[in-house]
Amino acid sequence: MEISITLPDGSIRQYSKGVSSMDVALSISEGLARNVLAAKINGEVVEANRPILEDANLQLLTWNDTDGKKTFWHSSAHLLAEALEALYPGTKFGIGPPIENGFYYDIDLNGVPFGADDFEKVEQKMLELTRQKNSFNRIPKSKEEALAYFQEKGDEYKLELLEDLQDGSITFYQQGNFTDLCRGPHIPDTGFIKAAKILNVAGAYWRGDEKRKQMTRVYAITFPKDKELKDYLFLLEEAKKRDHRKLGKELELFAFSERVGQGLPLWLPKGAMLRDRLEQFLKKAQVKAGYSPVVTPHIGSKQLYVTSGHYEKYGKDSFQPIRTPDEDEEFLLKPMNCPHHCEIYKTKPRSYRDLPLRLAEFGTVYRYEQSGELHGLTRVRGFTQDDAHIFCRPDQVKEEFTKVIDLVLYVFRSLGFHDYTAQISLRDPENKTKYIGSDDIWEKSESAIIESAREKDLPTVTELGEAAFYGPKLDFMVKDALGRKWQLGTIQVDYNLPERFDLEFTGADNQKHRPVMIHRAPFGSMERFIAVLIENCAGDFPLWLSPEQLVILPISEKFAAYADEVKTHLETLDIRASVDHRDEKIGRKIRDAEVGKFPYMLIVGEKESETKTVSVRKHGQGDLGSLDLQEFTNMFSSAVAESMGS
RNA sequence: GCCGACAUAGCUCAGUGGUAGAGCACUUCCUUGGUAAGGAAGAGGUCGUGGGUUCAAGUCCCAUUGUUGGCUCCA
Repeated sequence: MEISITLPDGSIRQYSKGVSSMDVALSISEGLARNVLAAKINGEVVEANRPILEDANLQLLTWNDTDGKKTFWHSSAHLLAEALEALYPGTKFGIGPPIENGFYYDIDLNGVPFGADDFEKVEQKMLELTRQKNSFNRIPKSKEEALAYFQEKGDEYKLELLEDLQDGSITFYQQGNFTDLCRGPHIPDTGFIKAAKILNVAGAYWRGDEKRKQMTRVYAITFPKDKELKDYLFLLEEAKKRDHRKLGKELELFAFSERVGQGLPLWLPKGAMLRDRLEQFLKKAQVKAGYSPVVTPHIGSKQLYVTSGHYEKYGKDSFQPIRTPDEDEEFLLKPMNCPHHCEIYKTKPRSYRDLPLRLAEFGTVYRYEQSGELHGLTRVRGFTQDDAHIFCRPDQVKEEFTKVIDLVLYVFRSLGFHDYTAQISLRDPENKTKYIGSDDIWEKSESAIIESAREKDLPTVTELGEAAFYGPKLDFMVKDALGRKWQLGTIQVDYNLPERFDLEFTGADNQKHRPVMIHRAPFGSMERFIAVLIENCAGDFPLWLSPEQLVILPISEKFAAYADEVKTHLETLDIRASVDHRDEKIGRKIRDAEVGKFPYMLIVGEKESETKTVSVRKHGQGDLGSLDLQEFTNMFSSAVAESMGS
């Protein structure tokens, strides 16, 4: 009997019933067949040798398809497990999924130490097993058989996983001497794997629960070609060069001191300059957008946080209260600005005509983050939020939300962030009791967020159950040099605090109404934003932001006076310039300026000082030739404007 | 907080039980040089901190602080 197979290009081919994807690939070309890792039949990823029993849409998956890679790495996880079992008999296995780059396997080595020194041995074993070209065999099992197998093996983790599975849906996969509980699918055989690298080991709680046993998570990556592994490792090294912790030190932007304390960054002059430019930039945009700047203290009485509810929720895990000579008095370092802003709202009666009220503050807050969570500037214990709270009527939520999105997009555009995702965090529909506020108001605000995001055409992902307990939110996520995602801009709707602080406004109906509060921070925090900015631009800041926009390099000390004259002139035009007066040759000064990432270099010698010109060199681009000062400043100011994305 | 790794000069790093090293940076001198490293000399470290083992510890052991890869957390 014949069936029709529709390929992605729309072409339809006839095959006999029971044909496998691999057969189809072979019928197209042998070269293609050699690269087929798995297949997508009617949207479901399956083994390439799975018989196709009826008309179907077929996509052959190779290394170039995300699903092909995932299958390859999933199979590689089984290969890793096989190697580990061979080298460490008795190892128990948790789960071993593919991830964005590679895969991991959670293992329990029964206390046998496993570290970087052991990696090579495991890699060698993996490669040895690949040479056996063992096929991955799918073996359906009854639940009873499956339980018996892992009881015999003594693997309590797999037994626990089995408990959650339905009889009749259980499959084992076996390759070589290794058999694993697995839904599949897998690549045809281990021979496809040509290069393997164990990347690192880490502790990971079984089933992500910190109360349960900590397993050893082995991270690894494999490739179908040795060269691809080499390329990957090279890229990884390159990415590390953009690490904000490394560049922050090299460019003298910020530092940490053991004596000051963990997670408490010190901003050095150049970093502070940069940060100040960013603050001025946003303050200006916020004034235009109708925000009112406010200033509040760094501490607040404990009662403020009892009212807000934060004391109950976070009090124990925060910096502990500050005491005064009065025994009953306690103050907390502020972990957020919202309660203070609520009190500003309450300083006078508000009318519906006053809303929205947008209170903005660059507020420094302190949170006692778990020590293991601290990470450069992206996760610190003292940081400054570019915070604002918008108090508005319920019917204004959507419009305000949309305006905030516009502001965030303006910030991102001005700073060259093009690669971001907007994560919409909604409440868990299965567990509504975790959240406060009525269904009606949640539904309204969730749909307001979803609609605003859609209208603005944001690239979104939606996460159920990720909402804050007081309201849904939208976070702008940007990746760092190593691909880790960080939340930068955030917009959150809050029904809780207006309630707790008993905020009111008088409506057109002369009745009291509850305002809605929107928390928002386009940068998120100055610290994290600058960290991600450094990594995204690799330390080559947009010209408008660069702490040192240009350096003047006199050819010899004879031209020092002219260099200073140029500097003075540029400074009157608000150009941040310095002169390299060192007794070094010009080649050396240029090299140091290039390494120091100065956007522009002005070289001045005999010729320039006589003709009142400068020889312009741009970072990374080389010599641009000579210009007179006026021409240069014209060019420079248009370059500044261009760097702002205008 | 948990599992693992790491901590030596300002920076990057070498140093596997026998009196601390390199390159760069820094200081001084020579050199006044035209688009990515000129030359010479000098100074700089109680090897994160505290214990222990040893005739002897940067090196081995324990604790502690910090950093780091993950996990958990993230108002």
